[in-house]
Amino acid sequence: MFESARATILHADLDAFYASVEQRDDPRLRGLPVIVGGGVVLAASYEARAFGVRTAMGGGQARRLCPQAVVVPPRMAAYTEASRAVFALFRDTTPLVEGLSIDEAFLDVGGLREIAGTPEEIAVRLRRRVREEAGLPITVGVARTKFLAKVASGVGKPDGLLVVRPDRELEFLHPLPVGRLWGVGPITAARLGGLGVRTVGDVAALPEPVLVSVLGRSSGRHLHALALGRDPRAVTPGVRRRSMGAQRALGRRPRTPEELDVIALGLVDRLTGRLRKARRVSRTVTLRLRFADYTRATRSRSLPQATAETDAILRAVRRLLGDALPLIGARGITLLGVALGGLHDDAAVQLALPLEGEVPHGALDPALDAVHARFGRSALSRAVLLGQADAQETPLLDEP
DNA sequence: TCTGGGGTCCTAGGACCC
DNA sequence: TCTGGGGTCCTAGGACCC
Repeated sequence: MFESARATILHADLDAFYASVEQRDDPRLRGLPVIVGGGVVLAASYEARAFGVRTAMGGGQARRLCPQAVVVPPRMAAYTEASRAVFALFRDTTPLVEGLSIDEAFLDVGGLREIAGTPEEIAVRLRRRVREEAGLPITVGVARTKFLAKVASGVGKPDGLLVVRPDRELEFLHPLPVGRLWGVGPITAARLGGLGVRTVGDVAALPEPVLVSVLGRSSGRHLHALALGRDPRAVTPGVRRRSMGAQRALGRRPRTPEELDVIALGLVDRLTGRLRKARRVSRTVTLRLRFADYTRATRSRSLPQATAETDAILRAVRRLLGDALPLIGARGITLLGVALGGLHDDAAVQLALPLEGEVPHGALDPALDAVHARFGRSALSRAVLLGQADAQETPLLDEP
């Protein structure tokens, strides 16, 4: 892997994405401070950010900072659709698109100079198209490496374009605060602060072994390389997802084991549905807990065989949950989550698909009536059925 | 009205195998 | 009787990102 001497990597990052979609779809919101999400801020328009409102901030604090903000509930389907439209524009620009999240991606435009112009010209056109065709503001950073392109878009926000010339990289990078380095959060920044390190330049001046001793082998080396502008990673399209999770915040009131079981069941049903839709199977099941004091714990187990069957995964989750009940009883619980790791493709997944939607409603365990009263009989019914049934009673779901 | 929901990667100890 | 090292998997925790 060699590093190109030219700045050919674009990092394209939509600005205040959810809030921008809301302002696009409701003209009355344009120019106003907009907050998406109620309990917690999922996104804040730049007008709201001017008052100090930030993503992940509690709703109460956000409203105190900006009482005049318009708070709108999230519309995930609209954001997914907007993302799809923007990614189509990315792929129309170059086939080398690596998505990082719903609202950002790397684009390698190195091979397009002859047909599409310089990376800067391509970036100008891309920003115009996203504005005109998707109706959304986007910032693009252009640089020789992924890392520098990402930093450039961060510095260029909002609604900007920033090109880092290869001969000016360190000049651009070194004055920035360490927190701008990808992977340096509050904890690492504080650790580095203890060494007197404040800027990226300070990191670059530190001998690598010192960094390794403070941050560990991998992070230390990685950070040291980044601070010197070294980042050989290529833009890689088609990276597969490695885990899938679902979780639910529970508030502070106490929960009975029965309530937790119902919640776990809903999470597992949602997840295994997504898993089967993606034609993947999972082998490692993780239960995520957050206690009343907001500390966290995880409990996991690996199955003998990867599966997408609601039945098998629910059994594993129930065992983990059962084992964790004493801990939950002692500390209280404010979040329950399930994550599925060890993902693989699997054709055998389709064996379970014919069961979709075929839920006989008779002969359900009467204890489940409460579940149905609360959550309805649609998707959950199937999970309940499978979860309650023993393996020998559901031969269709056994190992192929 | 403090604290959502979805992810990634790394570390470290112990089990287990060769 | 004493004494290895390497590799992989599993589990738990932690930091970070959007």
